Amino acid sequence: MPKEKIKKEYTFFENVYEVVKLIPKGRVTSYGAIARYLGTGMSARMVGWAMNAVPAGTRGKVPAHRVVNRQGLLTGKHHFNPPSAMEARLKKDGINVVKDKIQHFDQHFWDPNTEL
DNA sequence: ACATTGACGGAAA
DNA sequence: ATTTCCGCCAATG
Repeated sequence: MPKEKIKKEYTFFENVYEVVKLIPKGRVTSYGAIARYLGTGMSARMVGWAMNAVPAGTRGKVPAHRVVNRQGLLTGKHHFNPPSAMEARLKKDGINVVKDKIQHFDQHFWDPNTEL
């Protein structure tokens, strides 16, 4: 646990977490979608970084497994506890995943700009 | 302070 | 259609 120093308000990360938490069950979104939703000079990369920087304790609350890249590919599965947990959770949500790829991605896609 | 990398995305070739 | 490059900002070495 690194010494947490309140440097700034991390609006960036907080926003990301909030949006991710708001993802309905059985739905997924992309980093770019979140980035656009936040609107600022935020790039999809930062969203990914935000996930990596998820504060301890928030991990169980932020369903990061529902956030995938635009291709619907589970790019961040290697960052999971067991990497296989990602698709396992997605399947648990009713999303079928084959080879780290979400099936019917467009169907499960949840865009905060459109649906939120 | 400089260089490299990173859970991405979109434009260009 | 695919491959390559650039940008976005922050963190790390």
